[in-house]
Amino acid sequence: MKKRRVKLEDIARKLNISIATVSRALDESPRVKPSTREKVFRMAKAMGYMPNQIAKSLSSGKTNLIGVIIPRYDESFFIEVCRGIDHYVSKHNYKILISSSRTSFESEQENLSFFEKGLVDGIILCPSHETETFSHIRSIINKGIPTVLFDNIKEEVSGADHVLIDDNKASFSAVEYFIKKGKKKIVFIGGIKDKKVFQDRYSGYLDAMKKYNIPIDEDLILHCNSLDREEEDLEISRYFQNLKKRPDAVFTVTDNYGLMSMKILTKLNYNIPKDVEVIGFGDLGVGKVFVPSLTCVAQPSFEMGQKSAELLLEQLKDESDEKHKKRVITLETKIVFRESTGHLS
Amino acid sequence: MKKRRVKLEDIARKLNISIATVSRALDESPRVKPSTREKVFRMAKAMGYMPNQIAKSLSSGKTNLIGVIIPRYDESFFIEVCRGIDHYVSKHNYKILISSSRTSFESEQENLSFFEKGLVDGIILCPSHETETFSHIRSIINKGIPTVLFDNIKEEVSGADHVLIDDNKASFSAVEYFIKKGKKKIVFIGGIKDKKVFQDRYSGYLDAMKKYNIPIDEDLILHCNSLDREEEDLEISRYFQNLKKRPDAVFTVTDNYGLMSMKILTKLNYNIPKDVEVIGFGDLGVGKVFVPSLTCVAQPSFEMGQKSAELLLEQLKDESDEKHKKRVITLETKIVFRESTGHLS
DNA sequence: TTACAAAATACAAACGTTTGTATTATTGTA
DNA sequence: TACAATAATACAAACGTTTGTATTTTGTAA
Repeated sequence: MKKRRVKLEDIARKLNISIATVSRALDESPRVKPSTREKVFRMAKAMGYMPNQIAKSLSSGKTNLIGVIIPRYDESFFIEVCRGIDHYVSKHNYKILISSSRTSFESEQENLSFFEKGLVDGIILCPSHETETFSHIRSIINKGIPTVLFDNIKEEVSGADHVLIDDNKASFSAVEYFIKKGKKKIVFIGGIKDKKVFQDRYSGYLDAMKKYNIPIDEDLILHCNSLDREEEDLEISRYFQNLKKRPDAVFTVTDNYGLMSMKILTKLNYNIPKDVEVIGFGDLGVGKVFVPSLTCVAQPSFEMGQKSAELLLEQLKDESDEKHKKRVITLETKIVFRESTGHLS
Repeated sequence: MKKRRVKLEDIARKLNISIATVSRALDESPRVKPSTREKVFRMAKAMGYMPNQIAKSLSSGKTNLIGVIIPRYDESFFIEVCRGIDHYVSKHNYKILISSSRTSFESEQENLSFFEKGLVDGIILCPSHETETFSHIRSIINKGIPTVLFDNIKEEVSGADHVLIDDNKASFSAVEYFIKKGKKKIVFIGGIKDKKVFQDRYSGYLDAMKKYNIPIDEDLILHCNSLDREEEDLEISRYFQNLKKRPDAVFTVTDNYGLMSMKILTKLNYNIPKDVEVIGFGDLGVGKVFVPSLTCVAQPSFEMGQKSAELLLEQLKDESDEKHKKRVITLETKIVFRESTGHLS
């Protein structure tokens, strides 16, 4: 049974004063005298008054909600980013509304349209790998909705802030580490090709190999095409089982690929790190507990969320400024050394 | 620069018709004639009209948002539940607003108050382990806000639906499995004591031991008190290092504890599963890729979310019914056997 | 043509706030 | 005691919809 909510009018009537005064009293406006304010507060409490956020939002034009669109829930990276966002915005009285595009362009558009209906004050978005055109994003920016993009950005969108890492450089440094250690047969396990970050991590591998004049061996390269965890595992498993050559290093574009690779390699009687060293990418925490623990390129996911949130809130503040210069922030990555490269855990 | 949004009035003025007609036209109401409807649709499209969700909500009294409160983001179980909820409600045109109570009672109350402000049509909540009193929950139910509780419910709250598993029974079955296999020195790694689900998993262990007349050895019991992953690891690590007796089985109340235990045991030169078998709890997916893979009590997290959502949406539908009988749903668990108990992966 | 029902549309209140302006009440001062 | 000046409060419009009722337009039959 739906009880009728107590509203300002109810309090006003009980106290025989106007709605405006009640509203101002609860806002602690200096325009109402202390004694009245007290009465209002007491009555509001007694009647169990709760302001109606929807009405407030309609009146003020602010919802204090931030819309966040991520490609999927079941990837710790995105959850970490969300945590970062939440951590930052909650200090400023905002809440986040998380939507998953389920890595579908269509669904990404739908989510954006939904947010466009005025439910959120701003949007933080990670484009899905399917996203090739950015007009839907430009469209919401043109409507004046503050927007920040993070990770996997194929195309710079003017009017939006961008937060990312240098995937090419990060990948390069991992491969370079292997090369400098004398590794020659470095396996590269990549991901779906239309994901920008994976493209960059691949080019980082190629760049490093080229710089040190190591010929590219196609046999040592696998681009994992599965979106599903089970299939990924199978794909990697099959790859190593059929691999004729004995690699001395493996670099994978995600931690999960790295863990899976270690699992298979162990089964195939490789000793990690003696026979083969492994470096993953992401640093989700799982790599730490695995035996052997996984060395990886650590991506500052939480910070990525925080920074995105920070930029968005700045946009929100400076809404009046016509020409708010939009920024591209590149966060630093670092390699976290663990057992899979012969370091102590 | 904030552009003024196009509203019904703008379309109405352009076409020289009333706002009401525009509104009804866009709703495809039979009360406006087809030719007018066409005109309106065309004009709306041309002007880039987007309905204002806030105004709609104020007018209709529905926001089509479901508030979800979980204790923390960085636990796959909760994320899976959220996925389940999202999966179900999105089919019914609802969105979810996820908030974390950061395992704090106070923050749980705050989140609830926030939702109480009318932003959401209903609430799905997992009480934090700190939560000892349930008046804040009863309060929102009394206001007529549909509510569903899941997992970790210390006290039945009348007027809310409950979705949970039988933690005692699930735990009992795991321990019983060990006992029937002839295990005698079964280690129990529990969690913080004020978390209901951990209490039940502990009592399940005790019940099984009692039933088969195996004396309880306090040395074989550890209640992990840390909330932080790092500390947990240390605590478990220290425990096994100091353990004088050689256990032949380990049952842990989470998968992470199970993985950590396996890691330490391996370092201490135990062979898993020959010397010691391990069963975890949760089935987050990590256990599968670990070497050896972890047998565990599989908790139907996704289904838990789906079911919670289903119950909530039913409440939403039957809001008129004064006496909607509230339900307690207990979902089934099962043991997923993997390498840590000597099964094939 | 007129009359009348049916169809199409317009009007206006409502949702619960906020906020600028108008009004009334309370001071202090001469 | 009257009059500003100021404090306190009330009024009413606005936010952008929805929706019940009133009004106008259209079509049809006498």
